[in-house]
Amino acid sequence: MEVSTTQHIVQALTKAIVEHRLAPGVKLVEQKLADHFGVSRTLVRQALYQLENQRLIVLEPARGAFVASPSIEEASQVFEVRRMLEAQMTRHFAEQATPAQLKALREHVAQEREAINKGDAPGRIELLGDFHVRMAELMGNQVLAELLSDLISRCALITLMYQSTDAAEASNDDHLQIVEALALGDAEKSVELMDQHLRQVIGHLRLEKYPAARDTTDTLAGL
Amino acid sequence: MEVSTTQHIVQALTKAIVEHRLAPGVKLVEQKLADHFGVSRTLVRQALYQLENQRLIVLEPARGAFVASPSIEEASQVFEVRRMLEAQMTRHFAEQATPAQLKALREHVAQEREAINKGDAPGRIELLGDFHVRMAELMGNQVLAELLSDLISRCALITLMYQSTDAAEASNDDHLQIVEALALGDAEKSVELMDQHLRQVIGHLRLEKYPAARDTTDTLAGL
DNA sequence: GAAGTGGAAAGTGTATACAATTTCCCCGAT
DNA sequence: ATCGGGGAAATTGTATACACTTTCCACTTC
Repeated sequence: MEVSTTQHIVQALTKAIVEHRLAPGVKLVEQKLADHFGVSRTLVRQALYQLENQRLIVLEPARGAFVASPSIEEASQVFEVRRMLEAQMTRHFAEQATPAQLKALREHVAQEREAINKGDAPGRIELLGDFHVRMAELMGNQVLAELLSDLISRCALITLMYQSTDAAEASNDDHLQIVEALALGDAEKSVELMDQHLRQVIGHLRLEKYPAARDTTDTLAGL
Repeated sequence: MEVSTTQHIVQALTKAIVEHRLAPGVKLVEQKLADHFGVSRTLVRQALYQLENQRLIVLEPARGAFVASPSIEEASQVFEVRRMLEAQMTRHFAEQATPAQLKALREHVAQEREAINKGDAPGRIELLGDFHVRMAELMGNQVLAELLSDLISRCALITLMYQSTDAAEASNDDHLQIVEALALGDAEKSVELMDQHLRQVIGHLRLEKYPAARDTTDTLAGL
């Protein structure tokens, strides 16, 4: 599974941003990243361009790259899109769910539970997002899965700065309920639960302004 | 509206691919593109990376960039996602449409009509796709609009090679009917019409294999 | 002391150089 | 005639060089 160097940088930075080790607003200096990854600026720049496309950073011309700090407005729109997408996805899933698919989802929810109990914050974050991607994959729609994965990364940028263990437990609980409704083949209830779940996450968004960005030097060490 | 050089290249190539002046499978040689745009390979490469993210081209390591030729399977998935998204979008739109929004949509449909009558194929292609993006924008959801724009570009890659004037007329007609249903505030009918519209476009997909790629040299002249 | 100014330092934007890989064609062997 | 091998040409991958812009700070001026 050897991936290109650029891809490796994109992944490392994505992970750091989504897990909030790189805070919104932080400036990413090309040369520092290049030194850290042991490559030239060329590769770093390629990676930064990709990250901008995924809306995880913004590139200001001649000024550099900054970790995105999406407005609450934008976050709402992202969640709105997710609701549209996932309502329909859930309906389809309920209508054609096989035992194997349900088993896979149940196992995923169990993994979430485990990560939460262990206090494994990064793992929990990833798994809670992946639940939704997993559904798409199980339906056999890879395009949907990739799209959701992108949207969820963007959501993570906003939500995770406020997501407590409590919120994680609530999400895990929601997922469990959704799977049970799916298992009963109750499409309407499944859709309703999914919609509630997403609206609840939006509801938890705080309107506070994020504190000013720190320097990046120390944070880079942990990549 | 001066955009960066890289952006300019991306846009030119996107347009060429979506309008099918660059056929699926064609190899894009970096130096040729660089010469054509009068820049160095550096900028071309940045543009190519972006286009790969949008799934308009495929980058094969050490082999180069090729205009994407999505499988029918992938095309179906893209349309499936559009159906999910646009069903909900249409519903929301119907529930809160203002006279100004309806006026804007009607005008758009009229523009489509005009392009079709004039036999303006590129314009027609762009406008028919933009109808959907326009709806998202009018709803005030920029995130949704951008996402749809991307999805529609991908669709274009598949559908346009087969889309005749007849098909364009049918689409224009569908759009007209959708707007009228929206104007009546009939959400269910609007959604149903939109869904039919998208399923119809999928239905027109041919399963033929696309003919082998030609050389790119001549095509480049028209960018 | 605050505000403005010059200029060095830092950082980004683009081009070019060079290494590594693939592609293509010629030629000989079977 | 076809298949394979080898090496030159073409192309991609990465690093580096240099121009241009922004940032920052010391210094002057009011």
